[in-house]
Amino acid sequence: MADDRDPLDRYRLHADICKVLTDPKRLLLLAALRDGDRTVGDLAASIGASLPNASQHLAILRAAGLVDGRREGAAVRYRIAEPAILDACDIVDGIVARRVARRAPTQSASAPAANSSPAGPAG
Amino acid sequence: MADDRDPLDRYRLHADICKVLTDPKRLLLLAALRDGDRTVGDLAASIGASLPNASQHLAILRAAGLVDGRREGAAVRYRIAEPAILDACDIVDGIVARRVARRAPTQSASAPAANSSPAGPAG
DNA sequence: GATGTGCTTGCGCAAGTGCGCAACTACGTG
DNA sequence: CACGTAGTTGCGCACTTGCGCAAGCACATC
Repeated sequence: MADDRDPLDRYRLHADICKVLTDPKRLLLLAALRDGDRTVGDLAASIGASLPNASQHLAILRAAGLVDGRREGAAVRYRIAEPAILDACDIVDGIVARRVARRAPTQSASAPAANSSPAGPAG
Repeated sequence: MADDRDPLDRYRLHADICKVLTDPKRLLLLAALRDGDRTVGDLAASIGASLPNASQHLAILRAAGLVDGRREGAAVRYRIAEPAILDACDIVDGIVARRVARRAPTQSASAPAANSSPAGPAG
C-alpha cells in the first residue's frame, strides 16, 4: 500500500487548504457565496476590494478547489465548490465568537489572571 | 449588540487562527497532542524537527490559544487548549482524504476531463 | 469590425514567515 | 555553587504573499 509517502505529505495538502483561508477577504468571499452564486464585480463590491484584487483572491480559492466559476455572458459567476469548507469555517468562527464574547461583555479590567507563560519571560 | 466594528475585524481573527494551521509541522503537533499531553522534546522527535524549531511552532500555537503548556519539573508539557480546532482539522482532513482517494486508486491517465477554467488561459 | 464592459494576468514593491544557529534562561542533581 | 538537561529567544537569511497599477483577453452590441 504505502499510500501516504510521508506523514508530512498529507499535512502539506491540509496546510495548503488552510493557507487559502488566511486572508480576511477570501473568508469574506466564501461567506458572500453562502447565499448563492455571484459575479466577480458583485463580490468585489461586497468585500470592498478592487475588481483585480477580487479576481486574484477568487483565482486562489478556485485553484484550491473551494470555489468554481463559469462564464455567464460577459460575466463570470462563482459558487462554492467544496461545501464542507463552510463547516470548517463555522467551527473556527465559533471559536472566534466565543473569544470575542469573553472580552466584550464585561467592561474591562478583566486582566488575564492566569499567567500562561510556562517558562516565564526570559528577559 | 453591534459589537463587530468592521466585518473585516471578525474575519481577521478567523484568518489569524487559520494562519497558525498553515504549517505541516504545526498540524503534526496538533495531531500528536490528540493522544494526550507531551513534552517539547517528545513532540520535536515525533514531528522530526529540532528542539528550537518545535518550541517555536509550539509558541505560535500557544499564542493562538490552541495549545497550552505548563512546566513539569525541568520539562514543559503541552496539551490541546481548544479542542474545537481538532473538529475543524478533521473536516479539512476529510476534504484532503477525499481528494487523495480520487487521484490514487486508478493508476493514472485520469486527466481531469472537466476543464475548470472559466475564462481560459489568457496568454 | 469597431467599441464598450467584465474579468484576468504580469510586474514590481513592501511586508510577513520558516529555518538554522548560537546564546540565554529554568529546573534538577551532586 | 558547579554542572547537565530541557526549553526559549534573538538574529540574519531565503522564500513567499498581498497589493496597486497597467495591459491584455472574452463576450455583447452596434
